[in-house]
Amino acid sequence: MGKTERGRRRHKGVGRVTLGDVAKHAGVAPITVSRVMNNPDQVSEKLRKRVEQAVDALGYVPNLIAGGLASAGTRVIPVIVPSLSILTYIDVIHGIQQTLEDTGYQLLLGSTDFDLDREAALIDTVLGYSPSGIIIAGLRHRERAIQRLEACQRPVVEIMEYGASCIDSNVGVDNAEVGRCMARHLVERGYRRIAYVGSRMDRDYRTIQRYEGHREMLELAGIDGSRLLQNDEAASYKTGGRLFMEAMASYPDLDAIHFTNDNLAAGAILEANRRGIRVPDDIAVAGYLGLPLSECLTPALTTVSVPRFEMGVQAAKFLLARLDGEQGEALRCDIGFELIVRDST
Amino acid sequence: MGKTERGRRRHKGVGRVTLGDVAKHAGVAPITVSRVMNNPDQVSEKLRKRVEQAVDALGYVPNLIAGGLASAGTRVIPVIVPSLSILTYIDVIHGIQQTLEDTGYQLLLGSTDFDLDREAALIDTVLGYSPSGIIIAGLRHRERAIQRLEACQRPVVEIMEYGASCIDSNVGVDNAEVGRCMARHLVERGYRRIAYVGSRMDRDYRTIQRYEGHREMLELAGIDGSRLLQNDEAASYKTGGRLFMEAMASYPDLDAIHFTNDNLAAGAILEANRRGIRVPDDIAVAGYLGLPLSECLTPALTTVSVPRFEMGVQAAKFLLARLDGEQGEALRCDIGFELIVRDST
DNA sequence: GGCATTTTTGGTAGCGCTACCAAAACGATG
DNA sequence: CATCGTTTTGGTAGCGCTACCAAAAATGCC
Repeated sequence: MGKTERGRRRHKGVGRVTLGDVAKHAGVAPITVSRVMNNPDQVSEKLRKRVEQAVDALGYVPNLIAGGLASAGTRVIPVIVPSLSILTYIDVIHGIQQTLEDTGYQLLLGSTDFDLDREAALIDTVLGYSPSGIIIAGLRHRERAIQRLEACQRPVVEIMEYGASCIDSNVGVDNAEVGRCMARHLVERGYRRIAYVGSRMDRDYRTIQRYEGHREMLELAGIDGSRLLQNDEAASYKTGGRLFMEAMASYPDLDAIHFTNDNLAAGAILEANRRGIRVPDDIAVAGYLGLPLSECLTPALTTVSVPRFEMGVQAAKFLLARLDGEQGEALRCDIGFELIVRDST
Repeated sequence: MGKTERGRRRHKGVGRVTLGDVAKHAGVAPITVSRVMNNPDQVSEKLRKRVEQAVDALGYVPNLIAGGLASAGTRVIPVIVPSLSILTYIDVIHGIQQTLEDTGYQLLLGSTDFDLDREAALIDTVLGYSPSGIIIAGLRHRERAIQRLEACQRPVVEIMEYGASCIDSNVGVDNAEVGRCMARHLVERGYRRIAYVGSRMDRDYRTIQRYEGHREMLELAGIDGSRLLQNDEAASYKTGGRLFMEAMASYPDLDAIHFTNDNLAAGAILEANRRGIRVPDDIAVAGYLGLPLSECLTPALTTVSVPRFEMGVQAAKFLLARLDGEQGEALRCDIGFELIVRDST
């Protein structure tokens, strides 16, 4: 065997095909290959063809890490949400993913468990990946996190919640308005003894915003808006069923329950089915989200539907617009919601 | 003002604090700072303290991209699944995320829509991020994809499906056995005219595996196992309801329906509730997955429960074991399943 | 105390790619 | 055909970090 070059290949150099290999094979400079990969129209047709052939022949796959280090971003979009066990966020992520999937951007997933300190730490970490942009749930963040996000000079889209001020762009719903809307509906339907049921309200301030809207509307109508039940568990069907029974025990005269999401509300209806409690005759039930299950229940659930998937799509579009060079003031979008009145109220 | 160094800072150098800045501030060599960040116990206490102070003082956040380029991996774990709208995968991802979250690894999300070519392309892309390892759904891949995964010399965990041969490690369930198990239960319960209902069976071969197990078991018992209904939509409650009615129309003498997942089965029960069809007296319904909803229905759904979250946890553990230097043959785990008999059969 | 051994620290080079500028090739114009 | 402007191509340096080796300091042992 021939004496192999000694001393070369010091690092790993695992034998992966590099841009330089392609360049050599095509008989051009590395930078030309780079151009073919990233800005094909800057290269003459002849050379482009030649390079593309070399790429195919060698099975070259660009090292995005090296590219990311040399240039600006890595075509990674971190998405930071409170939880991956809550369907809402999953739907939004799905919308983002679907919109980004053919643009060459990849989602980096992070969850904070509703903890703003954890969120700040996570932001630091993901900024270490030189992301092209970032999507993050909520408008409230630690001061440090906001500074870092502003300093990184990259598009930032804040989602879920629509509000007056944002770091860069914002897509979401007005939670207080959602609470008001459903409360108004219940009042108009003639219900007077209404409780609000939430979960994890200590941490999830968007639930609090909805509750406050609800309360405000009831008090405007001269009704006691302070009837509140909450617990600290995840919003499962089971929890919904239990909270339903607890609410009726706590306030025996109740004629309606406004749940902070459809999971709990559906759990309540399923529990009512099991126990033979009649909804809405014995007690009305309302939810929030517009989950697919809501319309399949008996009785079908009155709910406020939020276009979660579309919210993700819009967030991704804002991000792409910024990445596409769109400058100027904040891109903002109130994605809206729809009151869907069904048989449960 | 002093004349600023001309010619320096050619690239962006956005002013981010670098490892070199920290080194200067602490009066040590850059490599020492690197060690403090990555292998603290290789550095004396004195210097370590000094460096840590400098890190805090300057607010240094490591550039993982640069680190990834210089060394092996980027502490990114791509997770490639068929779909983000299917709860099963979400639960698994959640398990992975939870297990990895405090280890400094970040999830990179990719979905293939059950398309193996798309999967192969996605694998190429994510390998461009020099990931530390990779988690991917399924044991069947394009030849090219398998080659790339083997060539990348990184831990690969194949999930969802448990089988004889895998690239590196494997955590999953035996789908055919699941199909057999539920079919056996139905036969033992005395049902004889049984249909199987699936969706997207053209693409989701794991559903086919369950169906084949089901069919095999029925035919072993001398029962016609070929009664099959399928469609191409996503497995929603609505679809389940519709398929339920279609199945009863196609095979009017049916006494049981074996659905390929709980979404469809739940949709069937909800539809039955709406129409006053009695389950299981008029017709029995069985599912697969063990979704939380299954036990809240009336009647509660008989299902095969799969520890999805735990599957994710186990996959992440295998990955961490490999990353921790564990060598040797394939790490394999049949995560198992549990037949949960409830009122619907 | 002298020597070998271990631990701690630092210098140099390079991971694979792209920004920046300069050179070359090409076209158009009078 | 010379001049100018435009497009296409290439050379050089460097993104921020870590691998590798070597030097320095600390430790152990006879």
